[in-house]
Amino acid sequence: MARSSTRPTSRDVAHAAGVSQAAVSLVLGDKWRGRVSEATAERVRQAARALDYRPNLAARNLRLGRTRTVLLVVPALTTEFFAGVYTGAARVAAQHGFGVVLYPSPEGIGPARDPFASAQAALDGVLASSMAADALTAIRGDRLPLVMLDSDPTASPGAATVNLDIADGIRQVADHLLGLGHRRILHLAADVPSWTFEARARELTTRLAATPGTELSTARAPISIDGARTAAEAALTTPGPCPTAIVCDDDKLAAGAYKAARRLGLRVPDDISVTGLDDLALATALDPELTTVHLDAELFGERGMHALLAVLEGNEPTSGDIPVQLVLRGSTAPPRTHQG
Amino acid sequence: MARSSTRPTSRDVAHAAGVSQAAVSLVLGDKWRGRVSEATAERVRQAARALDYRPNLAARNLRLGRTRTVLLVVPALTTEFFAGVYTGAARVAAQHGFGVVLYPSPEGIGPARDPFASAQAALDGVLASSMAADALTAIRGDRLPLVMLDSDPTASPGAATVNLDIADGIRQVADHLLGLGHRRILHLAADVPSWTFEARARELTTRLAATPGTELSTARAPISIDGARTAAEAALTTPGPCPTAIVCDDDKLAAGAYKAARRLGLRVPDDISVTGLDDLALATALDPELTTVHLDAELFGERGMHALLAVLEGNEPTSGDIPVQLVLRGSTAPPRTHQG
DNA sequence: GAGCGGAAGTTATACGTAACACTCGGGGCG
DNA sequence: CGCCCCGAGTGTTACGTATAACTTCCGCTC
Repeated sequence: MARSSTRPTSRDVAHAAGVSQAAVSLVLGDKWRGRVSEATAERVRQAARALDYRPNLAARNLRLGRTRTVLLVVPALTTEFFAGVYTGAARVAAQHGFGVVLYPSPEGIGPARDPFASAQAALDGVLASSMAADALTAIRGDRLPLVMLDSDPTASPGAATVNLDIADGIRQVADHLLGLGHRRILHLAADVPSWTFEARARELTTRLAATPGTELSTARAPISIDGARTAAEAALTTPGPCPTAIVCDDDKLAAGAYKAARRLGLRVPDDISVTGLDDLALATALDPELTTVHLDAELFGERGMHALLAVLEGNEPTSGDIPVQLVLRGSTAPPRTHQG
Repeated sequence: MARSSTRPTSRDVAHAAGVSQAAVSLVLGDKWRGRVSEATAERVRQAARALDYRPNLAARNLRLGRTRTVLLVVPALTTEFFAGVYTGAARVAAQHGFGVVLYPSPEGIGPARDPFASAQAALDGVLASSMAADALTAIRGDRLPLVMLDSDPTASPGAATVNLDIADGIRQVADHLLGLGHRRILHLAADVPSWTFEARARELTTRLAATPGTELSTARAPISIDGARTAAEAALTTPGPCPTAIVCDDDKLAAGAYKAARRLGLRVPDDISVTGLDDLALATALDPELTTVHLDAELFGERGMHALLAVLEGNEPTSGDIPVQLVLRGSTAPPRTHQG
């Protein structure tokens, strides 16, 4: 009789089924075709079920030298966006029998800045979103397979990269506003040192530069509604002609821009157009609803995880940016005729 | 010379330092006072650093029979609220050398409905938020220590429970609205079978019943802005006197209520007051800003993790609900005098 | 000078699993 | 008739760690 105080092991199952532990391992590991008879296999399965046997993961991981667990590193988990990324990544991982451990980046989690101290689990690989450089180097210290999300492809030579085609999203925004007739545009930029935000600024600048007679100004704000409101209010009250449209790096910043406009007595979109980027729930909660760039966060997470799993199997990850789509809602309109 | 192809083990460190593997384990495990000389200990530390040795977590977990990893089960990770819970829980866990694996509830993750299949990691305990009953029973199947978040204390006899005092929040909302003079109130309720939502309805009902002359109606909606808008619009256009205030189970529902009011030509708060619950970023993005009940999600996660760690150490978890606070903003005002 | 206790280690073992190497009997085939 | 192969298993080992049990040496006390 097996000791009931502790969890049953494969040896307990073997004893109950009258076979050796090795046979149990073969049957439960589905490696028994041609090695164990169907009758014996069934006896083993019955015994396992009767004892409610669950393999000891730690022992299996030690034996196999891999853990079927990967780490997902994301910036502090404040928005729905990364919740979506996680959901997509975890779904794909689960389909392949992998688990996902989350590490929201350095700020605010643990005393140890090392992701691997925080994630106690033994890991097979890492999926890392754009993040602080120190966490990145800590990760590279280990030799784990790494796939980067939303990062400068040229900056991580060793690692595969999966990106949203945000540059194209910015192009769509710029073309939309230019098409409506806007020429004086304010870029409300995230005050975060990250490749993805720098890329947005770069793309917007070059796109607007291609159309003569445009003026681009920039205001920087932390990614919070009130921070954005303050920055936008300051930018809109500087001397000189007022911009007719605000391009925001992010939907949260756009919400701040709405509040700034409201305080200044400007109406969206009649007096000023506003665009966002992300398409969070926030975007449709605003009045008027926000014209923004829809990012498919779950698809992003799925693609990232597929790439990582490919790397883990020694294959080449498929590349190619994920398309994004401008969603026209009520926050953009032609500018008022300013001199006619 | 150690093989450079594979990660160094404690034996490699021992060899490099000229000691036994046991000595390495003692030194690195900080159990060497009086067992190893300071000079030898330093030699071991040097060797470990030189080889960039990291202990094999799987082996340690197997040896020790515990993993310093716990599972956090949350409803599908769609809101900032559970991001906050995770952040708080992970912070406390990290401070105690624990890691946290996330399992967002059944919908949408994996083919296996079993949380333990998805979370590949071997676990020491579970912190589980209110969730679908099937996931719950799967968890109880294992004999892991369990702490419940935001759940019926009487329903899980074996497990400790950590709750936000949402009933008090609802009381504060009800008293605020009654104090303003509202008597016809619509409850926009989440259409989700969960203890926490049922408790809200119960509390609101009893609180209003204590004041004569009040009328409470209820509309149910899925937790999404558009779902809430539809439900609220239907409720507000039913024949009979229109409610003067809407109590929403959740800020997202409140955003839907705003949209419904706007479509019907009702102004918030002049024509109708609206309250939420959660205090998400959304609450201050709305115009007017939402009067809502502030929940401290991170504190909630911290308390939950503290309770679980206490259970794991064989101590009694501290109990007591976490206080919540009504935040007055611009979405509530006295009703228009309806018959004067 | 015998004995004892403590410092400074070492040796050996177990944790639970997966898989390699082996055994044993029977049947097909040359 | 001898050989080989195949089905159906079993015995054994190793993964890397933590720790209990043991050894050795030395200084002290009685």
